[in-house]
Amino acid sequence: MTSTPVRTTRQRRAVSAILAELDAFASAQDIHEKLRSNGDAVGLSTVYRNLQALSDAGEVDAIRGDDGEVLYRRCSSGHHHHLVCRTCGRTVEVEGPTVESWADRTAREHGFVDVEHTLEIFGTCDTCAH
Amino acid sequence: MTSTPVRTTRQRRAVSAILAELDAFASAQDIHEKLRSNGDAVGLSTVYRNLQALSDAGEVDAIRGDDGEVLYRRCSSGHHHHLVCRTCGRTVEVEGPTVESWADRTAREHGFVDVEHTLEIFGTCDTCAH
DNA sequence: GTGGATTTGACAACCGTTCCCAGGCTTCCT
DNA sequence: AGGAAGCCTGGGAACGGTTGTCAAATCCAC
Ligand SMILES: [Zn+2]
Ligand SMILES: [Zn+2]
Ligand SMILES: [Zn+2]
Ligand SMILES: [Zn+2]
Repeated sequence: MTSTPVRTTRQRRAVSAILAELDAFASAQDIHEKLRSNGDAVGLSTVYRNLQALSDAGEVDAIRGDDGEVLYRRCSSGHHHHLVCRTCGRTVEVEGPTVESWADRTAREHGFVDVEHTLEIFGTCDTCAH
Repeated sequence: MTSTPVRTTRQRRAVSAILAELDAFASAQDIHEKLRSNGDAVGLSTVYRNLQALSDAGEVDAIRGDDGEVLYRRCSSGHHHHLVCRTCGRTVEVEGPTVESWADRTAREHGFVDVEHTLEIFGTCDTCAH
């Protein structure tokens, strides 16, 4: 089995750095723009590639926004879901053992196997609701 | 307030008819193709428009597939979620009062208001798992 | 049947994302 | 340090789903 060679380039570090200091979900283009305005210019293709790599490696979560664009966020490692403010983007990671078992049980009752699920909660946070 | 005039055209009826006899979620292009092979030719733009109208009217559910394309399905009217076979597309509507209250409670505990959520379960159905 | 607003459909435009590939940069070996 | 190997980058072209455009067709109320 071949090992997976990974080089630590300036660009890769820059993308990770942005993600580290970001609380909300952001699109590839958002991140590309932030990098640019930080002076750390990185090609758009490279941003896409690195975000996907990070996502594949499980280092960031990826969800799809209403308009269909993919949004990324550095998250804790375990299985969890998100409570997202639809105004400011502030995001809280939440866990719900009850939901997990309900989803598995429901799927099993209907004869489904190899089950996964997606669950996101959207609302307006107290700050934005003033 | 202006009323919303709606004309029952051949095309609109054809799209609704396809949705009525379809169990699985299907994309606009899937439906366009089915209509075409049924002999009921309908322009692609028209299919998109009518699906969106039906979705806005709450007559069909719309979810987003893994690759980002929007999938439509005629569903029952109340709030529910879906258990979808990722191989054949067979879909079961499921309800989970437990989940509903958990989502609302969790959001409230974090100070969020005006809350919505999305939840879909994907797996392999017994037929496809043979 | 006629008038007039709604709807259609072919095509262009859009937008996020992926592909391509020549040149650059990390790594590793000596 | 010097150099070879090949992963990585980036600019632009290509892609696929979706939306916009607008003249022509259609539906419906009168
Ligand atoms: Zn907020
Ligand atoms: Zn879960
Ligand atoms: Zn199946
Ligand atoms: Zn629900």
